[in-house]
Amino acid sequence: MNTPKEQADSQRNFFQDVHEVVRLIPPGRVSTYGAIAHYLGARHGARMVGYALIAAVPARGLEQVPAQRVVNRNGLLTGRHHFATPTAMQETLEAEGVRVADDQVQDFKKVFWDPAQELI
DNA sequence: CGTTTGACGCCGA
DNA sequence: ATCGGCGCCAAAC
Repeated sequence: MNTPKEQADSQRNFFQDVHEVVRLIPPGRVSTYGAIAHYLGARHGARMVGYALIAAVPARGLEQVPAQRVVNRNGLLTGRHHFATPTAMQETLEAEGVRVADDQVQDFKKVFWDPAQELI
């Protein structure tokens, strides 16, 4: 299982895995890169999670993967600039019931959704 | 092939 | 509590 193809597949699987986890995030809830990375095994830096999301969001308004529900550990909308519009992330979150102020999720502790804890 | 950056997180001062 | 630096992995130049 050391074939180059398998390694490449493993990496690709990681991206797909991130998409799946993010897609499982219920509306009105938000998760963090670190939580997802940890859920996947913490083997990948939290950065890779965000990196995977870039590939997940074609930046064309496709909401297949609610990447807006994924924020950093501080509950800050760090990736808002990657959306179709800088406010799309906040707008979407507020539309789902998540209060956002100053690019920061309010009651982040309440809306926080941990896959390793909630998803089991 | 080597260097740099990136949707982050944690540790130390 | 706040600020800075280092680390992880991969892709892009």
